[in-house]
Amino acid sequence: MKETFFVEKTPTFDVWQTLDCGQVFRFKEIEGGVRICALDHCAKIFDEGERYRFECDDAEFFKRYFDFDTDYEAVQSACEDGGMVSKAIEYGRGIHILRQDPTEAIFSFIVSQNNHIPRIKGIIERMCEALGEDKGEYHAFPSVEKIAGAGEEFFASIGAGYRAAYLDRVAKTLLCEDIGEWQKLSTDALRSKLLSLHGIGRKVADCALLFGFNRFDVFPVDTWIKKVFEQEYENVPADKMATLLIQKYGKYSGFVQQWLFFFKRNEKKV
DNA sequence: AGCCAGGAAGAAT
DNA sequence: ATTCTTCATGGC
Repeated sequence: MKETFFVEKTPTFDVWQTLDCGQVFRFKEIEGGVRICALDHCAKIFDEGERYRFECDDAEFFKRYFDFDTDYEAVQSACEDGGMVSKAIEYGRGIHILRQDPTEAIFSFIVSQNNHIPRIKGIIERMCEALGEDKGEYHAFPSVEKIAGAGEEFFASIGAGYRAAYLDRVAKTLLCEDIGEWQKLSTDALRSKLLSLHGIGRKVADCALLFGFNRFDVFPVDTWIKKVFEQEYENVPADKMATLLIQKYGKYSGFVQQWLFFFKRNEKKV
């Protein structure tokens, strides 16, 4: 925690919205702020009223991670529809899409399938605790080698349920793959790669594409998005719905998905 | 094409 | 104290 930097508060950046919109699981409240771990880095973020104070081990890492280079005002303007999307933008205007590590995103979203966010956080925390490098105050996200070596039984023992077999099998497959090379592929080619992994379907593939590879021409369709569009797309299967929504929202589909997900999931709160 | 088990914990009743 | 829901997928 040697480096400190400040980020001015703007209408298009809110730390709580960014962390709590379901894209990331390794954060927790601490006294006066929040602690977020990503790959093998960790930051504590404090609200100072006019600005946020970031205390971290690598300022450059977190400046990139929080995606401060994207012009969210421009993206939001381009997505306004005067209707449902505009309402969702108004509610989640401060969301940034984090630039997560591809491997961490792949395993995190395997854990996320048909699961509650509080439980997802617990499983991933226990994974890091047991398999990730000890960094003192926290544990790093485990390497593919560590995950591949843990064994299916380990993942079952930390409460992963039937996802234990997926985690084990995907890790063993990825040992023979160079994920860095995957970055060069088109979104469709990359999705095909992800879908070839046992335990990754369209939903998890699109989450990995959006959060781990920063492809915005994807639209993960989960139970909340289904609720948003159940009248408009009656009896349309989730995979087909995803394809139709990408056609509808184009290159900013991923942003629209995040705003709608966050808006719908919090509908009953506040 | 459509159904269902896989696991467990928060939320709802 | 039960039952329902949850950022789904693979097998049949």
